[in-house]
Amino acid sequence: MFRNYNPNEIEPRWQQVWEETGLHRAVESGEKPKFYCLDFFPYPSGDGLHVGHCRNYVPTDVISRFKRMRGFNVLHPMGWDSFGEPAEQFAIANGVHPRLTTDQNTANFRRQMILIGCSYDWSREIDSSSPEFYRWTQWFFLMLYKRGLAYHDANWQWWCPTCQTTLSSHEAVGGECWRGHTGVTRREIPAWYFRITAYADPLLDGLDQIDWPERIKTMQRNWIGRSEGCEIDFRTEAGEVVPVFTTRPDTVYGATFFVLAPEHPLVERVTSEDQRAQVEAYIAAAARLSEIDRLSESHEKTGVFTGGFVVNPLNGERVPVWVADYVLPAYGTGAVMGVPAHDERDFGFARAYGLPVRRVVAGPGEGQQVERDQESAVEAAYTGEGVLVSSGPFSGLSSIEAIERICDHLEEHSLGRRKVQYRMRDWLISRQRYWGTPIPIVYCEKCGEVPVPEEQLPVLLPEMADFQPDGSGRSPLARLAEFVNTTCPDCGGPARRETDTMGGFACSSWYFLRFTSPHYDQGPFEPQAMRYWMPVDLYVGGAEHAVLHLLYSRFWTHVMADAGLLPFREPFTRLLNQGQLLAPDGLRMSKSRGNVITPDSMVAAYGADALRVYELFMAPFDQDVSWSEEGINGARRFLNRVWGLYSAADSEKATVVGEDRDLARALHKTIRRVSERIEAFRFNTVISALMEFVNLLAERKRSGGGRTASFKQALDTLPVLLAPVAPHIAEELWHQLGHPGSVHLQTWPAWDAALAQEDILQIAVQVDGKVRAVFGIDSDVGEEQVKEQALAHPKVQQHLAGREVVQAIYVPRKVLSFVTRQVEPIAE
RNA sequence: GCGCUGGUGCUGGAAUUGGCAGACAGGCAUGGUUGAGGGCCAUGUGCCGCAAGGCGUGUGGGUUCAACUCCCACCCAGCGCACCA
Repeated sequence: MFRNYNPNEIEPRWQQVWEETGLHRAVESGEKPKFYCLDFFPYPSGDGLHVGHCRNYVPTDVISRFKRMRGFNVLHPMGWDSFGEPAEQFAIANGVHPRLTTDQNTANFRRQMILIGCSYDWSREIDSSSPEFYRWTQWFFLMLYKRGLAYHDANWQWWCPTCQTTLSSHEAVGGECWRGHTGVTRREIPAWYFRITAYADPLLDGLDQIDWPERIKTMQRNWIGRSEGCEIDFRTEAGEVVPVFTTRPDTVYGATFFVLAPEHPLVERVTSEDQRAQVEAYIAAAARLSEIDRLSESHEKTGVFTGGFVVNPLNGERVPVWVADYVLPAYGTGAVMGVPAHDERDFGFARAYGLPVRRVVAGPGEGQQVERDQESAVEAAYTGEGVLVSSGPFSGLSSIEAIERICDHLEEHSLGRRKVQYRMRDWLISRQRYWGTPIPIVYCEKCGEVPVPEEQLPVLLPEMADFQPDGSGRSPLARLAEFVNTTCPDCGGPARRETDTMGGFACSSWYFLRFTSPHYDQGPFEPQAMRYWMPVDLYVGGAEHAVLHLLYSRFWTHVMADAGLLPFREPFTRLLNQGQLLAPDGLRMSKSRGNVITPDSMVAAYGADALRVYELFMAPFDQDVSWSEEGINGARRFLNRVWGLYSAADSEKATVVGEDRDLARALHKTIRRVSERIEAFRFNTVISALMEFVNLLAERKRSGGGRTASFKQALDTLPVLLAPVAPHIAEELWHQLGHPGSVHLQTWPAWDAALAQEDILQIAVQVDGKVRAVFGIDSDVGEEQVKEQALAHPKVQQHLAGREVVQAIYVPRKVLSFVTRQVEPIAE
């Protein structure tokens, strides 16, 4: 009856049974508490899954299976992020339509996920490039549009020449696009934006309410980049107002110059005739520098005096106006007051051009000395807070007080106003590409920009044989007259469709809602189902989406909450990032590098359960690790050993005789450890706990101890404990033991704390901090007896020779520590 | 430069959160089984030492009866931020 362990026979058999019996179907009913466990839905690449993906999908599968056995109603779905540039690029490279490649790739992904035993509810599979899905992406676009959160604007955009499309500022960082192409430039193209900046504060505040890695929260906070301060209106001599933004109005009396970004419109007007040639040359040079070069040059500051002056509204001083590219045109007002004594950048600039440095804030313990040192050399900018000096009526105030009083003063005299600045920009959603969700807008000659009415959705993405971008900066859809030409939904007159599509991040901003009712056709989701499952209880994926997807989806959720569609504002209650699994060469796996290890080859050689066990065991969940095939054999050996425990030798003929107290204790200890450690995402130690237990069982069996009731009990429980991590072998053993039903429908075992308790304790005896002896005692033995036994121990006596015990510290059940001193030789 | 996170045998890692460092694996070594290979089984495996014993968790200090764990300084690695006024 018990053959050799053959995972390649067992695994597909059970996978089929599970699918046929609908074991993983999630139904929103019953008294069980719900648990929505979500993986970042993948882009179904042509490379297929590699073992690195399993590092994400295996742990969430363990959690899902465990939670089901723990009595939760679990939703564990999977779908495809199949719209967007990667899919289109792949199709182009293969000379095939992306619909075809997407369908092939998703079929392959699904096959591989089943192969490794993932318990997804495939009846809820979604595909973001299907009309049933993108219809509702368009619906959300219209919702944003109607709420004034989607707008069309012609502006300088980030442009990736490789992708042939505009990018959001979030996607173009450091001269590279998010797909890793270099050479990102600026191009003036009209495009659609989402007004994410309107949600800066709610998005910031929401972070305090969610259980996410602090690292990710910090990245989002940095990205939003909120700073509080005020605008101060400087004036040109011609009387023109030039506001500057500052977070340090307390340093305004220290302004000794004024700087405009080269792009600032005032440069033209403020520049004097004798300086004009120099200024224009500087601006031209700055324009030649790409934004990237400008930002990477974080050391040397350059600039030119314009010959013009502005007046500081607080002290009436006339300060020189410079142009310098360290001032960014897009942040604040594109102009700053130069306070070299209290700002490092201004200090560097003043140093380079010999501008005066005037201290107006005294640090702790400085006081009068600062006033005396006023014109002497200052070594560095003092950027801390302190007490104001040489600041007119505000002298003597602390920085904190001064900031308030100066802001009050500015507002009372209309010289400025309190202001909050954000670094985050609006989200550019337009892509001049074919493979994406068409933007549901038409342009009517009479009515202008008109949203497509909801009942006309979806605006179908038309079939197109030649969908390659042509370098015109317009979407390939613009070449398709039958798509472009339409009628105005308002007046019925001739109109043209918007030909841009939405970037893929639109799809991923709401897909998690669709899983709650993937076939619903009256709206993006069925409200009852949404209320039942949402928010997502556990969301697991790589840390690379820290700001893009994870910020956008929060934004959409906040908007939907404001629109009354959702009863919560944060979509993902808890987020975890798994560690990366790198190739054996330490690099990321990719087909182009030729270092991909597929689950297919590993399953063929070792079985899916061994692959799962190994991936869980190789390193802590959140730690990066390089793949090595050396250890996977250990996982397989472990499963062989498990299998061997059930082999006919004694289990069949065994008559049950007696108890095995140690074994029973080990069983309960193992139940406790496995339960607590799965809950804590410490899967590597879940596996080691199971290994220890199996080793003990194997030892018992070998030494003839396999016929006790305790051993029987252990064999009955082991498949249940293995079910989350090694679901196939667990199911097979469960059935071979003759139990009815699936092991995955069993209730997770409880541990008996009393049974798990040791009754012989190992006490370590220390003499002057060093362990000198270890002995076992009954758990009910008291301190005095432990001491007595310790003092009688030869090793302890040896180290106590010639010394006297000054102090004895007893930590119950653990340690007895003697502190000694040298016995004084008896003086004559 | 600033901010996280980490640094433990040959390797991956463990340590009930201040209480026997190296669990559990991989690798290696020796022996057994086998026609051979693989596989499997047994034993050993932190360093020095014949031993008694000593040393040992990136480095240096500190707190404590007791430190991988807490505190201070520093070194290294990875990630994030980096002219945001």
